Amino acid sequence: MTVAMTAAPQRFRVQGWDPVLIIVSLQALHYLVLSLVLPALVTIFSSSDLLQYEGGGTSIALAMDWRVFTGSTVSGIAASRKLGAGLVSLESARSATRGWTAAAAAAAGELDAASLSHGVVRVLEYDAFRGWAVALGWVIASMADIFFLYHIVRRPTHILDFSLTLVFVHLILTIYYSSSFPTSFFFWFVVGASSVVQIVLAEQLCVKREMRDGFSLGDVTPHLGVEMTPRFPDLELGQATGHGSKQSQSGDGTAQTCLRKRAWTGEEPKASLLKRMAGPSDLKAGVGGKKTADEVQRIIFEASKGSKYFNDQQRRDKELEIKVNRIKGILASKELTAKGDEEQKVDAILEELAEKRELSRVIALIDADAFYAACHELEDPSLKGTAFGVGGGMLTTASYEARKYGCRSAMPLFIAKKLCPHIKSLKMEPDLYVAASKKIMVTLEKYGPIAPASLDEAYVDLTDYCANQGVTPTEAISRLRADVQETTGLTVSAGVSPNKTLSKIAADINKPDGQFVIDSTAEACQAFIKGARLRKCYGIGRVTETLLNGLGLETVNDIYKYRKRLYLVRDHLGSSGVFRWLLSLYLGMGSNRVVRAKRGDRKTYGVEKTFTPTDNRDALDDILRKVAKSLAKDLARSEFSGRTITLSIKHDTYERVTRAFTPGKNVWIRSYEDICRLGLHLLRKEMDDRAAAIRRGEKVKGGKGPRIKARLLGLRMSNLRDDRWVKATPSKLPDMQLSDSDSDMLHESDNSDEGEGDGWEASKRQLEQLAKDAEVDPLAGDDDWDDSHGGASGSGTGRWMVVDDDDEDDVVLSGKTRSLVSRTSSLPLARPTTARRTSCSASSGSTSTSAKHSAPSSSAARQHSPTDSRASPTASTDSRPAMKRKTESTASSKPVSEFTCPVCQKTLVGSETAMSGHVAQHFEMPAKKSEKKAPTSSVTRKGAGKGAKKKR
DNA sequence: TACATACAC
DNA sequence: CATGGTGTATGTA
Repeated sequence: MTVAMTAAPQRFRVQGWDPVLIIVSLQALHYLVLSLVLPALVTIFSSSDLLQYEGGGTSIALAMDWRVFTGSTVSGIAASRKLGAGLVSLESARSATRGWTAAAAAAAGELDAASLSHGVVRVLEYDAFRGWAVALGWVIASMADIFFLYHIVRRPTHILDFSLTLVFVHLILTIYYSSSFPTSFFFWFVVGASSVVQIVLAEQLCVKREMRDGFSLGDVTPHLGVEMTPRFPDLELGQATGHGSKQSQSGDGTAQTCLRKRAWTGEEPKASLLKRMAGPSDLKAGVGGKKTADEVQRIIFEASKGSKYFNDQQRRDKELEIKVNRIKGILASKELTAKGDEEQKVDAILEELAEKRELSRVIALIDADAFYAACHELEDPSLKGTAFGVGGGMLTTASYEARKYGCRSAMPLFIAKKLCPHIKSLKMEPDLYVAASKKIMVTLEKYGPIAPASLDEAYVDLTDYCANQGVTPTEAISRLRADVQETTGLTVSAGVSPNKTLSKIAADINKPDGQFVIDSTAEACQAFIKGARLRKCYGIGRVTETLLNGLGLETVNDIYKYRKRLYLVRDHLGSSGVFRWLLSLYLGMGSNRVVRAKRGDRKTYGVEKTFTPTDNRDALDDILRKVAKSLAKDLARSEFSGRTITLSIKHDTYERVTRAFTPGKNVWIRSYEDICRLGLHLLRKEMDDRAAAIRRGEKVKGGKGPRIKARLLGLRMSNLRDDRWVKATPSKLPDMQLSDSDSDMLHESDNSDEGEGDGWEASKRQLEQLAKDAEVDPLAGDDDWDDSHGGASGSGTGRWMVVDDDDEDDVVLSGKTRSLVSRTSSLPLARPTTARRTSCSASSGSTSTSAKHSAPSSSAARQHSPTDSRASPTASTDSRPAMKRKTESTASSKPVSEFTCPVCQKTLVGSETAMSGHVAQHFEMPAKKSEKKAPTSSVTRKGAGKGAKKKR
């Protein structure tokens, strides 16, 4: 079987995928159509009589000679007026005198036989109608090509390539045939325009088919088997025992036809899907020999095939492909109208960006190696060198030994076992990790300000340490790493550079127990990042990478190489600042701000739980209650309440939806009862709405069944208020118009709490205890130290599913926006938003509902930011792509009020959103790729966020 | 505000 | 048999 597996793909590929054959066929078909159409057209619309001495309407030149577009004679003799004097002087002379007449006559449609019989052989040097006829022929052939492309090429992604190749080949041929380069604008226009139309239409058709097939057959496995077959015949074979055989049999009828088509098009194994299934990490890293990357991919693929998860991934892959396709099309069309000065423009921007380069600091990123695994090894040294993973159903970490087999974090255990049958799996030991993490962080703090990014990762600003100790960054980081190893027994890797962006990438280079230092020079920075794969850069995930790949970019250096392309599609790259962000990335620039997250920085609290899919309403209600309870506990423990509650549902199909509800402007939700009631309310409503939508025949996520079959439920609170800053008792949730049954259900089976069940409650209690222990200095505003490292968040639940390293994941599908009726229950307590002069600095940035009740926390905490940011002259963008704050767009419709910005003292007029938007500008500058200008207001201080745009 | 997407870990 | 949980940011309507 193994033999078959390795040999088969090659064989098949050779047979099935032959681009040359495809392009030859397309080309042949194109000319076939031309040859059918042209004679007719020319005969009908043009003075065919004139052709009879030059090969007639079937002359091959009609198709091959670009000059016919100009209406020139086919033979090329006397091809233009100026060349009239040519070879056949007699005819030339005649044409000089008669040409015009003849053309006019032809135009009138009454070519007189007399003039012909006079021996006007090549009289017409210029027959406008022939040019048009030929052009029309070309257009028709191009449209016919759509059909061929649709059936032969099939994949939307490849349409562009083949279409362009076709034109290119024709170009070559026509140049050869005519012995001259096409200089006719008309020719270029016709050919270019029909190509664009052809590409767009063909792609659209293909996309439509993909959507159709993908969706209608998504649940019907036969198709899947079929579709996979040409790509992985080995799977089909090797699978005689598995469900694959079932599939291919049941789908046999269509299979054959489909198979033939597919074989023709010979789609590659669709690398994207393979890659997607294989997971995020770049295979090379961990796969140290026991298994080749190829093997690993195949095993994962095989193990995954046919599962719901797989189907979902496949669907996402398709949607992504469509997206890529779209941007390729945009690029193609923009290139047609490109002015040619794009590169200069980009270069100007680059220069402008480069001026803001900041090299004065020494920023390190410390990243523990296989953190969780290492913690376990510390506890039990006998684990060293063995293959094990941490986590139950899903691995959070794999030991380095296990990685050699291809096991990775974020991989389900059952697949890891296929890769490495002897892998051991250990239970998560959160307290172990927290303790270790604390030790690490404490050590790091000796070297400068730190900003933990997760349990096992932190940025350290080494600038002062280096200065004080008089050591080089290299020496500093060496000491630091040695220190950590001494004090914790854990090895860490580190990257050092002038900014966080580079350090992050650098830390990856000498991964286990290594370091990489980049000199503080512009040259070193740029040289370093140039060679990096795009995916290595923080902020570039699966989707962005694929998108950029589609444009031809693979490495950071390609950002420069293809800057023109990027420029042309800059408005279609996702968020508005991406273009500039990419440029700054190319320059090796980034934020150098190292600041610990504060308590008030928290924006949401949430709890999610996955379970075995069910459509039983009671069961779902029950789970939701548990989730609610857990969330309530988190909120209580951390003393936050929120105004908006969001229910999220992951259907059995892995499609997700979220439904949110905000009871009122100053209704603060915190208690279990309220959360539970609102949550159940949302769930119930969604069930009803969905059922109704289905009855109406609308498409909804999660399959066609009338009942929700879910695999995950979650609740999240947002619009938080820090209750520690609120003297008043949180307002009670006023009576909602909830049905009695809602209330009844509230407590229905709460008791199941103590039931052991899946151990969820057990681990929850454990973590609660843990959280208490971990709590430090509650009033320092810093007690959320454990909160601030990813994953640890509230620590109230089984949320220790943190993946410790090169994890990546889930690209989510895009879906139809299905708007449900949002029932706004207006609440008595809602106060009008009126002008408020917030007292001194306590103005709330985000929850300025009432001066009293607002949460000064966030702004109060962030109040320091402008100071902090002295270190980061906002020059460099932060680690993430940027944002466009459209503060002005919200202006109308909403109640307008006056407002004095507590920071810049400017008086502003606008809606609440606009105001908080403005204030927010002064703090936190996670990038601010403010594409537009940055009109630094006279009062605004330098560090205070440059994009305080509040014009209009 | 509501919802969806993308990303990190 | 079978693929997680928490949080942030941004676009769009």
